[in-house]
Parts: sequence; C-alpha cells; structure tokens
Amino acid sequence: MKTERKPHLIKKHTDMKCQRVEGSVVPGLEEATQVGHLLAEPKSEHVSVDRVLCFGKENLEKHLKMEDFFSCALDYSWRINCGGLHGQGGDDLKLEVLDGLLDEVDEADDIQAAHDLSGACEDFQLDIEFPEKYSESDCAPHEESNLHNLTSQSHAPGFSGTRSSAVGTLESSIATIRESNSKNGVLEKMVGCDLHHTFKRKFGCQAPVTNTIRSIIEHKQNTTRSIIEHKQSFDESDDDEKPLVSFIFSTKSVKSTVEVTKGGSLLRQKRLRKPTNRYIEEFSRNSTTGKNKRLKVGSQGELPQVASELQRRRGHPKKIVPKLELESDCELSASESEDEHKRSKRSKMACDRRKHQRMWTLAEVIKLVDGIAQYGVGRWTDIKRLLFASSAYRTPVDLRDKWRNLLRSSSAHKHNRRELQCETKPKHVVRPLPMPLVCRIHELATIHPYPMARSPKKPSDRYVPSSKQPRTTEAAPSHSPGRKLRRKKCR
DNA sequence: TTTAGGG
DNA sequence: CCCTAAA
Repeated sequence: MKTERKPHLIKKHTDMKCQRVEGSVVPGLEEATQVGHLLAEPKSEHVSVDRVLCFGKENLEKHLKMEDFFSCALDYSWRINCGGLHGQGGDDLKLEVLDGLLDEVDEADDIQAAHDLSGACEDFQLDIEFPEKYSESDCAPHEESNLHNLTSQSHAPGFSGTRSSAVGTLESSIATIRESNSKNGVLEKMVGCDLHHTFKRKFGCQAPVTNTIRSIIEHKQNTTRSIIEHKQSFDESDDDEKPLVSFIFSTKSVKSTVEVTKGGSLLRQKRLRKPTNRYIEEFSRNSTTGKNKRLKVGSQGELPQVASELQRRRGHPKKIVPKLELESDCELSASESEDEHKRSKRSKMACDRRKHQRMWTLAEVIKLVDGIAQYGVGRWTDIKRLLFASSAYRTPVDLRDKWRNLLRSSSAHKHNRRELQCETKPKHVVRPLPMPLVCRIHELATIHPYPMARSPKKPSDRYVPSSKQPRTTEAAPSHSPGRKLRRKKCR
C-alpha cells in the first residue's frame, strides 16, 4: 500500500498537533484546540479510529492540509460556543450523541444489532446531522475529499450520503475512539478531557456527568472486546481479519489497521447501533410536538410512533440508572423535548420503562393543572390522553402522583408564606412554583378536593370539607363527583 | 384497566 | 416513582 508514506505522515501530524497546542494562546480556542488534538492524536499514533478520522491518510495524499481541517474544527467549536448551532440544539446534539454512545456500547452485544448496523448507523448520522450551511460554507473546499474518503472507507451508506456527516462524525467518533482504543490510556484521557471541557462549557457544572460517563465507559470497555469476538465469530467469511483485529486491540500499531478498517469489519463493530429506545421515543415526541429540532430525514422516520406507544407501558423491573440530568425547568415551550436526558438502558430484551425520575417541567405542570381544571381530578387517563398524548412517558398514574405532590407543595407553599413570611428565606426552595400557579392549584384543590387532601395528613388550609361540589367556575365539574371519594371511606 | 393510596 | 389493592 502506501505505507511508505506513513512515517512522513506521522511526523507531519505530530508537528501539526504540537503547533496547534502551542498555538492555543487564545483562551477561546482552547476547546477547539482540543478538538484538533483529538483528531490528530489517533492519526499520529496510527490507531485506526474511524472513517472520518482516518481520512487524513488519503486526504493528505490529496494535499489536503490538516490545517484546514483544524480550522473546520475551530470554526465548529466556535459556532457551538457562540450558540450558533441551533442554540440549544448544539447541546442536544452533544448529549444525544453522548447518550447514544453509551447505549451503543451497551447494546452492542446484541449480535443482531451488528447487522442492523449500517441502517441504524445511517439514521444515527442523520440524527446528529449538522446544519447544512456549515458543511457547505466551511468545509466546502474539502467537500470532495471528504466525500471520497467517506465513500471509500465506509461501508455504511449513510456516511457517504451527506456531506455534513463528516462533521457529525466528528462528534460520534468520540465513541469510536473509546471503543477501539481500550488500551490507549492517553487517548482515553484526552477524550474524557475533551468531553469534560465541552460539557463544562455548555452546562457550567457538569463535571460529575462526564465523570460518570467516563466511568461507565471504562466499565464497559471490557465488554467491547468480547463484543468484537462475538462479531468475529459471526463473520466467518472474514477469517483473516480476526488476527488483525486482535492485533489492533493488543497493540497500538498501525499500518494494517487502516486496511482492516477499510475491510469494514472493524467499522461494523464500532458503529454497532440500532436505534435506541431513547432515539425512538424522542423522535416520536418531536414529531408529535411539532417542534423538531433536527430534521429527521431518515428513511424509517415513522416507525417510532407505534413503537413508543408499545413500550411505554410500565411493568418492568427496574434496572437502569438515570444518567444525565439536565433540566431546564423554566422554559415553557421548549421543556417538553428538552427534559430528555435521563435514560435507562441495559435491558437484554423487552423494553424498560426507563422512567426513573423524569423531572416535571413547568410546562408540564401547567398542562396538568389545565387538564385537571378541565376534566376534574381523577380523570387521569383522560387528561393523559388529551393533554399528554405527546409525551409517551407520564402515565396517568404519574399525573396523579404529580398532582398529589402539587397539592402538597402548594399547601406547603401557603404555610410557608404564612409562617415564614417574615423569615429571611425558606431554606432552599427547590423548585419554586410560580405563585399564580400555586394559587391555581389551590383553587383547583378546593374545587376538586382530592380525596387525600382531606385526610388528616394534610388538613389542607382552611376549607375543604363538605362541599366537594364544584362551585361553578371553569369548564367541567362534569364527571360524576361520586367517583372521586368513592373509596376513601372503605379503608 | 383505571384509580386510590401507601411506601 | 413504584407497587398493590380495590373497583
């Protein structure tokens, strides 16, 4: 092959890397530099990382300068820092990708998944697709090269399909790096670093998150290898690749690596990914909410609608751990699709209701209160069906629970206001409910007394008793009142 | 299957 | 949020 050029390339890359690092005088470029670093490192060590990351090999032969690519990365980072990428969307993308990575590693042991790979991969790529303008305006000069490399090195059609995927892979390749370099501690660190910085920049204080993620990934690295063995035994036709793959993982060496990658076996292993539950669910929400952040061009766009409905029923053992918790609580409109960051995983089969604490956004609360005002307390399924149809999570029971909590907190609110009126500050007000909302809740509570509200536990504030009959107002007493207190006394 | 209530 | 009993 063209291996004789390798030494040359190594040197070149290394030099550039150094240049870049040294050149990062401007604080703002720090992150960008790391991106560049991240990209450069695998190449300089000749660890086969990913299609796109590897494109340097051929691109260089085409006299494409890494410098240019770095500037792409720089610009990319700059845009993110400036909120240029869809504003929140940028964050979403990162999280999405990151979460996806974990899922990917997690679910990779499903052999079947390995063969869904290319398809899933494609969607995944599309999902994290970056604004077209970016790839066109900034990477235009390299467009051809990128395309070439993508097509020549990737067996997944999705990668050659979109130019912007070159940038998208920049993100997703982080996963690949992790997976394919289980032994590369340095790289690992770097990636972690990069993630850390990125998150810190985005969310101010997300260090724990990245740490968690990192540890999770580390835990899973062992698994990765066995996954690969799995895969190998499955691909019987690729016999001669096995040694190579093993070789890659046992050493950091090189030359053959690229060839293996081209062979496609490694690619498939790395990119293992069937659409995660999260992906499915999120898609369904986005499409129903009508506020898609990313356009799904994916071929299988509609599938999730049904799937999410199927899997939202509960009744699953709990596994899972909430992973990320980024709750932007104050946004009414955006919150719906935003609070999408904790997910469960790891269920060999069957779906899990990966709920486990999904924070209620203010918007949701308001919606719930509206619903209660409309349909009355106790019609949880109705409310769910009519107002929360778009959110697959939030079962009627959840609504009820939330209402219960709202009652409690709202009453506490009042109490606090009375008792602590003069007091300095009410400790740590966790999620300060907006006053109007509290009032509304209160009103509703008196109109539709929730059975529990009358229990000694919560004497409510003044007034509750007797008149459960709604005194006019609002839309709907409608439902038979008997339904509500029906069982209270039986116990 | 839905709701209430307790944990 | 989860579970269970009651309806």
